[in-house]
Amino acid sequence: MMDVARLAGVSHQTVSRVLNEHKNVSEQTRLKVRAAIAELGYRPDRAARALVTGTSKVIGVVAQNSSLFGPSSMLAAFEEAAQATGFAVNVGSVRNLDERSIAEAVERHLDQRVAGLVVLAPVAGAGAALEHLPDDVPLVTIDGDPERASTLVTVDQVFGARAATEHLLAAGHPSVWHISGPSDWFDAAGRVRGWESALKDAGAEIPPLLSGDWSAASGYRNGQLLARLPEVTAVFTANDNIALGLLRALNEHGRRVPEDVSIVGFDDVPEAAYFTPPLTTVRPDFDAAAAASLELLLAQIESGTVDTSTRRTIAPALVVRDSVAPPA
Amino acid sequence: MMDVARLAGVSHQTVSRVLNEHKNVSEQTRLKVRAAIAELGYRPDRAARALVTGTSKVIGVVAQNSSLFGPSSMLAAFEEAAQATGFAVNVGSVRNLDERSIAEAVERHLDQRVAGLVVLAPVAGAGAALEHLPDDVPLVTIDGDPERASTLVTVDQVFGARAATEHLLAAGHPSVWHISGPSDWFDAAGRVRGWESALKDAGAEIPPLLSGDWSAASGYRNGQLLARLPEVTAVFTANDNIALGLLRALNEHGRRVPEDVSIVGFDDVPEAAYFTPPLTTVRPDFDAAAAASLELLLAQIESGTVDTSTRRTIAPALVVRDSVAPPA
DNA sequence: GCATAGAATGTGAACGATAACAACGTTGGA
DNA sequence: TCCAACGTTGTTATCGTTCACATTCTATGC
Repeated sequence: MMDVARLAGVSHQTVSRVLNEHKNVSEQTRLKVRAAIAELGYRPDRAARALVTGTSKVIGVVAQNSSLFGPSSMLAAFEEAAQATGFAVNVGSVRNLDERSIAEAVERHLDQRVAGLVVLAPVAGAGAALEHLPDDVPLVTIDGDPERASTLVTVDQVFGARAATEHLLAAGHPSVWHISGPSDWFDAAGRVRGWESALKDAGAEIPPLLSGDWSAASGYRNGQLLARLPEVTAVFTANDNIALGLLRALNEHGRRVPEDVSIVGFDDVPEAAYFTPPLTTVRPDFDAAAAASLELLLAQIESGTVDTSTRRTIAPALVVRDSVAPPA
Repeated sequence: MMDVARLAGVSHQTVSRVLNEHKNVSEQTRLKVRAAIAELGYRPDRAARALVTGTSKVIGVVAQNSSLFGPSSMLAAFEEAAQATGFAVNVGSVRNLDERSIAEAVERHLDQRVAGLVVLAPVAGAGAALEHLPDDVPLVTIDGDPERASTLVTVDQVFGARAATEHLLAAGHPSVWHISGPSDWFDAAGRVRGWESALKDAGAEIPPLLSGDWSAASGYRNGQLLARLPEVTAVFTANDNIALGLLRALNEHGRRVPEDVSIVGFDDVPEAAYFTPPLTTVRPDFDAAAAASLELLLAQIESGTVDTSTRRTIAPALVVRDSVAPPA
């Protein structure tokens, strides 16, 4: 920086002003400094800046290191959005979403003096790790515990599940079965609630809940049961993978989809359109959720205040394909 | 740090020594200092350390912001491995793997003074962005250009494709068709080479190459063609998603798998076991590749030298399920 | 008993930026 | 004409570490 100042014939402070786009720098010197910067190939040292300002243009993200479609899409969308605003994203991935792992990941981020923190904490128990956070660090939770007081962005699971269930009822099915996700996931719980409430509102019977774990394997297992029950004509699965396993089980038992059994999934994975048959499903808008999260986080970072109450909910949309038909 | 020193009754330099586990600190003072650190809840400032040492415990990763199974699994595996060694991972994701985007992402990382760089550059043209790198930054390329001189870790695509093709030939099929990935991906090109060489070595005829783009959609499109050709009895697809689309197309045309047509995929996505029928496929070992990459990178970081020639190849394994049978 | 090596600790400078304040020059109004 | 205000630039201190070097103390060998 001193070299740049010398070359441009100004003081280092003036160079700093140009760098930070301060006002009160004459156009003439600004140009001289920029020329010197270019000539020397100078680039500012972020560490030094972080040291004196006490903050950095880095956002820390805590997320589970999984290949589940929802969380990983969310993460990708957030990274992209953050990058567009000039913030770097530091991902501290954890293997399990238990309290200790999350607390450790948060510690690592605080060590790095991140400007703000985003936690993708879709399971119960994860939120406790955020209780003892220093109270001056901006935080946004995505898909976190709705009961806990914090800035929160969630996909509206209940709404999406209602849409799926109502779509099946509207096709003429007397009732709709459900294979859920893991019970400690808020997403899964919300989808169960939406399914139940849609059935209740329609005056339909509520069949027993079958529980899965997001995997195709769990869809297959539950499918082997469902395939033998002739009264099952419509199933809403907690995600598309479960639907895939269910499709295989029904196929093996000679029950055709959608002629004998109708199915609606959740997530709209890219392959859903190429299941046999193409799957009707619910598509969450990850980009919108990422944008909302970033907006709430930046608002805190810029204002220097910490917000613990704003909620933002993103409504998913039903994508109709060929896996739903009226009952025989 | 001064506060800790005062409380422990030592100098700030001694605190620094304890922190960095220097020798020549007596057990007694070490304990005093540790106690003071704990009591004050002190944590060292990474920015200050980075400023004076000129490096940080952060590894920069450049990767495409996609949900493709291969790259994203690779990324997840690498993050986990890096974390275990105390390095933070900073992901600079790019939307497209063109030269300019990659160069920008690399610039961002250099700004942050990363200790080393990992580039997941599976497509042709991406490597050019790394030509003008400052020559003192440790670099490992994953799935990059085999022609370009640099430290490189790759999954052995040729080997995997040979295994898949040979498995189909061994089942008695006179020849094997192939739906490839995008031609500018090294992975795709390697799989094509492996397929061709296996056919050639077996003295089998080499059918025309069909080209896809990793998506189920492209598998479906090509499948509509293949389904009408009675001589097609065996297909090796460049990945599992393509196989899924192909399955749907064959199904729609009344051709059964594996009775009429046998299929082998690549990737072993978690759902492959629940396709209808369960898919025989090739599984790359992402953890091994990640571990190898990290090892090569750390070797450079620790030694302070830059390596541009080491190659490491990871052999994938065939996973046999139910999508292959002898021809009718 | 004394020089000496080496272990344990302390002192001051340095890393590269920004913040706070001072100083200078120019403009405009009384 | 003079002073106030403001726009522009420079000077110095500071952030929290590590590095290089200085110092003190203890043990060892002759």
